[in-house]
Amino acid sequence: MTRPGAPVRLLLADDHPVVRAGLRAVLDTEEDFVVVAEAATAERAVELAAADDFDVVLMDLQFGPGRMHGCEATAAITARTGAPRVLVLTTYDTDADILAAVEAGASGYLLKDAPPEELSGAVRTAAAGQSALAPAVAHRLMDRMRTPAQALTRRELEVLQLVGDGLSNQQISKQLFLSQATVKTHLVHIYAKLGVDSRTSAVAAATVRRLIRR
Amino acid sequence: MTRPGAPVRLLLADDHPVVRAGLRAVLDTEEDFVVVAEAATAERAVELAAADDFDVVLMDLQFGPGRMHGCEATAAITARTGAPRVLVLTTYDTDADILAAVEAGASGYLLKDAPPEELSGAVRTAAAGQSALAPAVAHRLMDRMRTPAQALTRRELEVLQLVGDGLSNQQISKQLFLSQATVKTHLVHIYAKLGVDSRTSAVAAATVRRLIRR
DNA sequence: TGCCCGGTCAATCAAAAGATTGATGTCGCG
DNA sequence: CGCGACATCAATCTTTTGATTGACCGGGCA
Repeated sequence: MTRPGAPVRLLLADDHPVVRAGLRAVLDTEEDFVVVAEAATAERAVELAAADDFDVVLMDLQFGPGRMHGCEATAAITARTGAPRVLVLTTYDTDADILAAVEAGASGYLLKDAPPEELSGAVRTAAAGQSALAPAVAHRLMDRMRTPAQALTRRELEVLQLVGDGLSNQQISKQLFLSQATVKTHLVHIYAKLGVDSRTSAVAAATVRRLIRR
Repeated sequence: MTRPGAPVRLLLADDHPVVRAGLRAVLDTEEDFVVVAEAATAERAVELAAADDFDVVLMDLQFGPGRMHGCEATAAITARTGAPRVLVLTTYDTDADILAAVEAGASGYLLKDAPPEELSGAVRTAAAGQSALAPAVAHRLMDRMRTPAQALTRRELEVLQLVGDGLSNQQISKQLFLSQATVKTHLVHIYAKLGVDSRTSAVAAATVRRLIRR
């Protein structure tokens, strides 16, 4: 993908101008990197990635409320043949985010608090066609492998969503035509899978993992 | 505070190297600004602000788990006589954060997704001894003034934030060094102001109105 | 000075939520 | 067919939460 001697062509996708300037400052000073373009939205990143020829895309995940998510953009970009490598660069390292990014075809997952050397190292790794995970992220993935995936069932997510909307067990049971006992049973399972012990902490955990709509 | 002709001396306080580089890139290119130092922690920012002579400090709020919060640092810095102006620069614009920052003595509150011009403009405003609020932030404060009925107090927002984080009354009381009775009292007031009757629905309402950080 | 508001705390009762155990029916799969 | 996963419901008990009432203190303000 990258010819030796030719610089690595980069696309920066982040909604924060300051962060883009920082990435440019950090990466453009490397002799073998050249920042070709910036995108302030995920949609724009997809456009640019299709129109121009990049080696690596640095992709944020959050692009403000109502905007396309970085994961969708990553999937859209990597779906094409001869697509650039996508390095996800975000603030948070939640399981759901990491898995979603990897599933979407990301070549790496970095945290924004990473030191510049780690950043440029990861870009080189990705440009060479290999995977680049931040140490902290790799650690989380290992953790997850050890503990078997606890996916919530459709019904459980349905109940959890209503809990997040602020409904009581009583209200949920009416809404879903269930008994309160059943709602409680679902909640017990949800708490176990999320590793929490109350509805509010379940909502907090689910929010962080983006299991429910807010 | 600032002599005409002399450059504005800046201190950048943010735990993300990339963001610091971005701020430096954006601000250092302005002729009348000079970035004198950077701090990767709030503690370090307080030290530097006391030791050296700055005009404006750009202060992040979140410095990673377990670290001093930007608000504390802001209070510590502005408490001294002849202290520099502190501009809070953060990702979120929740009521609780804004109020806490202003109360801590911040001269302004900016969002990280602000365009560079807004950033440098705010720095100049702060250096001139005036207040600088991002338009989005100012709008929130206006909203809050207009509808005093549902205005939560600073303490109530603090409690509500912890509720949203999934903490029990017991945990909240320990965290804030209160009795559970006091936490309950605050909750009663919060429920009344938000027009709800349970913690989860309070969190749902607060999320919609962006009263708390999620 | 007196008053209100914000923050603090206590005691009590009622309601909701959580923990535990156990049971039934359906469905897909080897 | 038997087995496991999912969904449903019941009964019981403990813990947490919410409702209500009342009280104290400090600061700001008329």
